Amino acid sequence: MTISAYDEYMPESHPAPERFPVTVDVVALTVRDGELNVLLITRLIEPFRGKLALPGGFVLAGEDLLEAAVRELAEETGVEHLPGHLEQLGSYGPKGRDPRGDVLTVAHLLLAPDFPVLSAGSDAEQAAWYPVAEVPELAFDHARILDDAVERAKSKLEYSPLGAAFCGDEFTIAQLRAVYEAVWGTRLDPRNFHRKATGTPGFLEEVGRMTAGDAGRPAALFRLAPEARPTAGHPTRAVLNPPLMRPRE
Amino acid sequence: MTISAYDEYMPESHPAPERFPVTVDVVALTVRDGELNVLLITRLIEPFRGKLALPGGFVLAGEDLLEAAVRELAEETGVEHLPGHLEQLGSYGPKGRDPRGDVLTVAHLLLAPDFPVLSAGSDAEQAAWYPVAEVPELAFDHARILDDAVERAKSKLEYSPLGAAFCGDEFTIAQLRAVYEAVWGTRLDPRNFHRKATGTPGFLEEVGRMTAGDAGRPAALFRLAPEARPTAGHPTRAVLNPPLMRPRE
DNA sequence: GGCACTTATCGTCATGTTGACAATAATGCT
DNA sequence: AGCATTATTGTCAACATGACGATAAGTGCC
Repeated sequence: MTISAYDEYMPESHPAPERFPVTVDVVALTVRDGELNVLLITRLIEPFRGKLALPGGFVLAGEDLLEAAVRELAEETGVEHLPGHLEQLGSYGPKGRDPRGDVLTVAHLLLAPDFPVLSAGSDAEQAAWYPVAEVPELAFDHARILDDAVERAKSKLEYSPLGAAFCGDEFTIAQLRAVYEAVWGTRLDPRNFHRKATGTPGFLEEVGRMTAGDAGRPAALFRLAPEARPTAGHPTRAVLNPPLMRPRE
Repeated sequence: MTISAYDEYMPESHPAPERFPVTVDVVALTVRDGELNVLLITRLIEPFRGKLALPGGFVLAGEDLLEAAVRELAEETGVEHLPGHLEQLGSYGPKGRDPRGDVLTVAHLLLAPDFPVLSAGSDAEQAAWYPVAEVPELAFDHARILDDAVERAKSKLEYSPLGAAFCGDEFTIAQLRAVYEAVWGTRLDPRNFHRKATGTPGFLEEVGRMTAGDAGRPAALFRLAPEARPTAGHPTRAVLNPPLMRPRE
């Protein structure tokens, strides 16, 4: 690692700045069986050995935050190319959130279709999906981070086309609606949802094909409209207008 | 400073984690003369000496992020108790944003009524308000952070009662409208805005008194409704429902 | 005081959006 | 064929929004 060139620049009167270990944590959310799930690992080392925690780890020299988040998630799930949408959630700390000392963590949010995680019987940390509604106590301040992440996910569905990040490339309106219902924890009228989803400009695009084999009438397949798709450079900043507001009691 | 107890906990196989200098930057926004303004300082030291930059500085040991942001802002403006609403914006880096090496910065957003900054002729860094529309080149990646902050402010006005953070405790509908117009950069119909602002449940509360002395008919004074006011513990998470959407061309 | 000017506030109307729910369409199952 | 199941289209009333007319209540000027 570099011993940094700070002191060459800093006037004598300025002490060298404090340095902190920086971690990235990822709240990976998906929808399974109509329920919102979160990816958690079982800690194999102290502190909080045996407790569940968000996947994550230290940022390495020369890494950016998103890079580090992707790397950690890949390492701990054994998944090469992460599906879904990853964005920064917010930073926590550094004071008093780790018994070992001050650690700053930058939490991230992944909205993804259900994907299988490596269930290696190895000594690696075991990652698995857990229904958000039944998550037991978590290590560190991860319960708070999870709360914030779920709240963010809820509001993302209102104002952005990112509900589709939970689905694959092509999906039916009913599948998309199931996402909204799971994340918001409410029931939505299929007819009104259909009207809204298909009627919002810049949101969906009909593929032209239909599903087959299920019970009931086949459904038309949709994908994200081009304007709503993430581009190579930046993640999608596309906005749903008008928004698809969740019912408030 | 503490030399941290990491190594006592980490198994031999794990190297000590990388440590990074962490700064907080603050994008302080206000409305002056109907224009959105941002607080900038003129750098007195390298790198970027003489350039404008966001106020900010290193996080100290034992500090939390918001604390550090408040401290830095107070130091650089000479203002004791900051008015307005402060929240975290997001983190940037650590790679390649500071010529001295990797520095992680956690940007913050302050929405505040216009307040005077210390215009000391001292050798301290000179802080002053600048219209956002005319901000010249900024140091580091601060232009990007400012962009993100303005975008965040715009959307905050849509979905939260935080437009009022730009006003004092009591304000008229016209003053509030001026905030929306300045932040969004649009003109709003006074009659429709009045209807919307006063008609949105949980947003405003009539004080009972009127303004006097201005030109034109006196206006009723309003303040934030109790549900929309920040409480001691947490900052306001209150939401405007229905939202007050900005016009999309 | 009377008048012009200014800003605040209330109303009206056509249009668009939403929630509730009826009706119809297109499958699989028996 | 008839039934169960899911998808999709419609209808209708309540509500929200944009455009804009009309009125209210001050200040400043003569």
